[in-house]
Amino acid sequence: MILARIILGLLDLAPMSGYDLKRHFDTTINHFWSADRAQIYRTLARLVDDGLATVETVAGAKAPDRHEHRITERGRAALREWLTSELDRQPERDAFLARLFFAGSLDDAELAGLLARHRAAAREQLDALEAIRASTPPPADRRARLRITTLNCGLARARAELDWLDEITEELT
Amino acid sequence: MILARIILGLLDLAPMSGYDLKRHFDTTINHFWSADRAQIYRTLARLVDDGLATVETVAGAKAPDRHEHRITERGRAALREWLTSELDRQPERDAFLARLFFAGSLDDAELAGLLARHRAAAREQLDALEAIRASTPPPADRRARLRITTLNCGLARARAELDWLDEITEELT
DNA sequence: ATCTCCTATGCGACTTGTCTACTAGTCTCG
DNA sequence: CGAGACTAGTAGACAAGTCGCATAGGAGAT
Repeated sequence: MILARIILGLLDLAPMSGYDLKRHFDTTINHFWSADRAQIYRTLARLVDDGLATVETVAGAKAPDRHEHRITERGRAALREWLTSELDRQPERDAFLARLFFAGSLDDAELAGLLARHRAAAREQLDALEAIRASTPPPADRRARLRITTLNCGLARARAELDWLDEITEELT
Repeated sequence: MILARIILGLLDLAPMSGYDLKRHFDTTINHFWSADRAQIYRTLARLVDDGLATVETVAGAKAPDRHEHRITERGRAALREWLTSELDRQPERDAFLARLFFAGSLDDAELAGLLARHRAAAREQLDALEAIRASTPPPADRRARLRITTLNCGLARARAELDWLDEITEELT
């Protein structure tokens, strides 16, 4: 459901093939959503079925043919409707917290290792986001500002995570 | 996969029926994982199939029969193995950030509404967590300390979320 | 000439997660 | 006495997400 909306949002920025979409999911969009290739192609087919997008086969000059997808008026309406619809709270799901919750049977060294490994991953995540932001030009229009805003959210979360980790690593000596 | 481990973790604390597990997923565990009844019962069946847990039908004195599940030695080994295994970074998935990212076509009032509604939800979340922590006795042993630690993580995240929201609400006047 | 990598699309099988509805007993309140 | 809430489990359909495999053209390297 949400994936379909996100794809509509991306198609609203520019016409794209499934491959282009996959690249967005792996880069620009990555800090708040990701998707598998198979899933993207299936969703695209459904969007076309539902009349929210159209396909056009573009013969590739120096590459295989692309199926370029374009958002339709109905697609734009659906996107708008999603943006203004009620927020559905999504359930929290955190595999690391799950481990930590049940880590009572680990000894001190094992627990410290668990925390250290998670900290390294969190640090990496933060660095990656900072790198992206550093290479992003200052926002020109509103869309660009919103894009940076979502990045900043990722940054804020990553920093909070690191702070919390430092705090509890001390606490659980 | 992770759900199975979490259920093992819960069974390691005490023998339980599917119903008991469901209550945990809706309360104690809720801030980092949730699960549907059907999913819980299916997973329990698989755990028994795999020899990681056993079932025993307990005739209900003043209620329907319960199927009490008990973790086995192999189950405990599997749980331990999970706790010490490599962390697999789980993909970020945030429907709110997705909306925000594509909210360029909304007008100022609509955008403000979107932010305000999310802020209210985040506030509610924070209040709920604080209520739980307030009603939790100070930790006696290590297990209890870890449980509170995961709660604190939820709290830290919720606070970071609110701070970020306040910041950007000003910014995106 | 072959090998490997990159672009590009798709299928099929599978797992996970959600939703609805049904059965069935107990307890409480009005 | 009946309505509704709580306990307890089951069945079936379906949506979402993952993994592996196949195909196919072009580019560059060995």
